[in-house]
Amino acid sequence: MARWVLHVDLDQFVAAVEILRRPELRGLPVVVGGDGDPSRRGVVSTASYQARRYGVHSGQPLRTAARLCPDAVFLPVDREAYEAASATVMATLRGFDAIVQVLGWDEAFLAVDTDDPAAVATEIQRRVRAATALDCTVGIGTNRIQAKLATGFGKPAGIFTITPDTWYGLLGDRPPDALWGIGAKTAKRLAALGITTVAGLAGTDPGTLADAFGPATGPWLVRLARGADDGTVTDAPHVPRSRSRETTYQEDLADWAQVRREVARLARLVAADAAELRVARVVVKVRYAPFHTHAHGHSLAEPTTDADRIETAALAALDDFAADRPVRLLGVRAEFPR
DNA sequence: TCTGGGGTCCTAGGACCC
DNA sequence: TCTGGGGTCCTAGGACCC
Repeated sequence: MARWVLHVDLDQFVAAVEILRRPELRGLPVVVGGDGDPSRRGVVSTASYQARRYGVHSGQPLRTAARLCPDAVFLPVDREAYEAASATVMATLRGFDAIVQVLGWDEAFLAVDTDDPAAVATEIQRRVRAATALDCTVGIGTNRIQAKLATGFGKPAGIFTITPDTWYGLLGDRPPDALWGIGAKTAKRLAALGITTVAGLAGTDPGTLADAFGPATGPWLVRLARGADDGTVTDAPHVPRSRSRETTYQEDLADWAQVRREVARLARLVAADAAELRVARVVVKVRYAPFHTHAHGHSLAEPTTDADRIETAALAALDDFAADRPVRLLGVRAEFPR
């Protein structure tokens, strides 16, 4: 038997969960994001496929989505509902004889020893649908990168396989940002070097890219373009590196006394989230109007779970900022010892 | 009518040390 | 006026992902 990697990705997950509990929305353009009021600050979390036809997509400002698709149904984000649905899906996946690595609410890798990965994929879709009435797409590969990219070809509700034999035929002519881990910024820097395709990136000398992107990132970009994966699917428990809370205010804060009160409030929320985890460092993020973002940190003399000390550290970090401009967003992040 | 919230990892540059 | 060369640690920022 061979080792295969399956990437399971729920289709339009957040919108699908909303439609499940409001069946009258099925077939309509549905946009989930922010507090559900498209006239306020916020972005699209997930748009249903019907809404996507109008150009609505994740990360887009809600106001823009409302302009593109005025008839869409706008709904507020309900994290608890999605976490509950996600937990059911992941429990279903753990029922397979596989190593299961969860990647957020709506994705997981499964490492499976089988001679018929497509049959396993079909059974995954069947069981997930039976447990939750949600559809998922399954990508199949010999490693995580192939499987993850395969999912994109299988959407929605399909099954698609990428192997080393088919990698370049499917992806070689695509731009580098088709890959998982290369975004717009890196694609632009690659283009400046004359690298505009996955195949072109795969054929580039890793040392050349090390000079341009750093000793780890440069060679990694080339391996990525070759469809090679350094890691393996793991079910090791996730060890959190940080916990954070941040808020974009509907109206910019001009009063610095209020800014201090808000940072103290966020610090207490973070301390409560961190619970028994000891905090080694507290970082405050300030996004000034219009959108200039900075962060300053304060390391604690010794790691602590004490909310008073976490709040004091946050306010000390805040003192490193200039209190001279209106503030759009405040955030507090607690970092745990490495 | 601009641009969420919650994460992770990597890099560059300065401080500091021998 | 001339300013070594590593190594490590810390901090801020960038990039990416869901």
